[in-house]
Amino acid sequence: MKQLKRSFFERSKVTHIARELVGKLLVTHIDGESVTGRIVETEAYAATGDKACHAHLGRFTERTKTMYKPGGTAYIYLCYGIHHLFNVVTNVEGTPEAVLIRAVEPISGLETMMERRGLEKKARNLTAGPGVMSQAMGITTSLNETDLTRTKSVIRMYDDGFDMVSGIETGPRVGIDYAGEDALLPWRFSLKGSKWKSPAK
DNA sequence: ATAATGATTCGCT
DNA sequence: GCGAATCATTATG
Repeated sequence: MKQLKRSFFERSKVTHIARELVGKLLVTHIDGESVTGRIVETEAYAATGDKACHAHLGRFTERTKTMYKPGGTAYIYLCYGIHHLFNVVTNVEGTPEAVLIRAVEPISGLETMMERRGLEKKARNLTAGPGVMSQAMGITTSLNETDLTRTKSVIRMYDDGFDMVSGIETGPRVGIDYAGEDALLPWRFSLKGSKWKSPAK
């Protein structure tokens, strides 16, 4: 079980990183609770040639400045006034690219997840979807700019050698109709056959 | 200063 | 399937 290093995130192909993150482990240590999930769905957002990216064409604002940080930094922001969306910055400092984590499969800390989500049972909507996944893992915007590569970080990613025998599926990204033709790019990656993917089509 | 809008979810029909 | 909830961010649409 190896923690993902800076060199993994600082590579230039955000789509490759998004694909490789499927099957990796996401671990949080928040409020004294440890929670683990296996990533089953991601989306890539690229610096150039991608209208769906918050920082496309070099847009630099209070919110998007986090995407210009070095690869391995957490980019967390509030969407629709309610949902905390968790991304990992990729590429080197100054190049705003990121991977949105859309869904994970619960591995450990199930009781904590259900308590945070206010659910009685282990249901699909425990962690399937970018907003609910963040809630189950305890991720909020206060953790924006967390360095995921530090060994004692409250959010970390690990490679446990999981063999993706079932393969990776690709498809268009969700909820970005405003991006025109870029909304059609097959930059969404998910674990084929997983029951824990987000319900969005 | 202010109005529009969104990388969503949930409950109701 | 449809629409409300709800607010930080963004541009002044």
